[in-house]
Amino acid sequence: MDGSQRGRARTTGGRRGYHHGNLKTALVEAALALISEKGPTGFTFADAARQAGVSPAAPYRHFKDREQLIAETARRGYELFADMLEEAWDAGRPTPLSAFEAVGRAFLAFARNEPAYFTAMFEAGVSADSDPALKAESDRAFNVLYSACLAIVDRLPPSQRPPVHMMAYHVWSLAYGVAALFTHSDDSRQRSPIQAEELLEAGAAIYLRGIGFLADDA
Amino acid sequence: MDGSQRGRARTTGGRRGYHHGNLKTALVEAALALISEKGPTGFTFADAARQAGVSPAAPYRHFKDREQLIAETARRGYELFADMLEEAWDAGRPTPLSAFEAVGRAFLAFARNEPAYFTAMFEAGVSADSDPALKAESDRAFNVLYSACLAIVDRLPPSQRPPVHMMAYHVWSLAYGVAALFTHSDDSRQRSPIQAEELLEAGAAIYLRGIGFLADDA
DNA sequence: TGTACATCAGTGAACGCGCGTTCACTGATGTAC
DNA sequence: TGTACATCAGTGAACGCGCGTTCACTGATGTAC
Repeated sequence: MDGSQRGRARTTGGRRGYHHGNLKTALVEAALALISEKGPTGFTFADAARQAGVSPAAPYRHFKDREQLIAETARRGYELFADMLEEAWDAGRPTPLSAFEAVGRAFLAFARNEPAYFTAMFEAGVSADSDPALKAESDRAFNVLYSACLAIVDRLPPSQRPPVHMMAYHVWSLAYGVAALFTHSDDSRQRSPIQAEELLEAGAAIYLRGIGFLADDA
Repeated sequence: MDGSQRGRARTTGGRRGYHHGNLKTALVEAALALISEKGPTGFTFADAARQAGVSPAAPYRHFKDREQLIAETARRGYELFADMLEEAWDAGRPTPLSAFEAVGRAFLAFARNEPAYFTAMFEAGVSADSDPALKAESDRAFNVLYSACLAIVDRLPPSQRPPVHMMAYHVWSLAYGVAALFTHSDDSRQRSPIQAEELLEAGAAIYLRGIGFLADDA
């Protein structure tokens, strides 16, 4: 409206003038928005720059290429994921079993509420090994599951304890499988929004009964 | 070598002359090869044409776009997948339990031996609902798991039978989770080639004990 | 058995477009004194 | 408190490239008679 105001706004759109100030984060957010919109395949480096309101050359100050932008997005996703799992686990309070179940719900909540992060982490073809920082966050998330399994196993008589690593892999696989298959809203097998949670909780209960943790009456 | 032989070979590379004769299949095979080589993102429609030894306009005779080529690839993948699961299930012979376990091994064998199909089916962003033929094959694969679960459940006393659909979803999720997480050879958590199979078999055993199918001594 | 003709399944040239990337540049920021 | 200067983080123009897609075409195939 005001003719004296130049095309490059000073404070609109998160810009603070010539320098963006927070471009790295803005590019990650752009990547998330574009993943939501068109899937992990459906955006380009130039797209992300455009969405962040910046020239196509600007991203090169922060990322070598598109791959690295997605890796950073995945890294932040794992960071948030690990935080949410840790919060749900809450050091096993009030009881290992209830905390264990809370972790399962948090796993699905993340997949449901942050589908773009979930996609970047698991479905965008980034290998966790490609970046140590990414691997570290991925490991931190996995370790929450490991701790939860350890606390459960510790309640069992020593003679019937399954290997904790194996159990953690089982739980991770089941939770991931349920999340990937029943949490994406465009899947016809998903009926109601609650189904995935019920499915995982029932599966976990059966599994725990299988290792002798839960009583046989249910 | 022979000067009279034109650049367009008559019988080399599967070509039979001016007409390819089997271009649709050749394009699917090209897609699989390119998926193996560069991942589901890393190839283009033109790439597939080139790999099939055909002009860039030729694929349009068979597919509307790249998306449709991938969908057809996924469809053939599910077709093969369903065949393999059915063969492994073998109508529940010799026993439901052994056939059930064979289905699990077949699931992982497919993921391991046909990673390109697996990727096209589960990790290329194709929704099963997009194409009825694709959905049909996907359902056929799922129904093998369903049948296997039904046969197991039938051996239980009526009072302790879990819902078969739920059980089938559990098995599908666990098998898919193990396959996706521990079957791709570029994953650091995968130690030996046998690990995924052991992991799934142990998980299935614990699950079956959880529903009361297997004895508690193990 | 031959022939004419319709249809099918390719060619290859052409186009516009947007992407990735580079480059010399410049405005903004931080800091030594 | 000011000033000079180095560094940082952007710009925007430019480029070559390959992709998707269209088009009139043509060689091969199938079939009616």
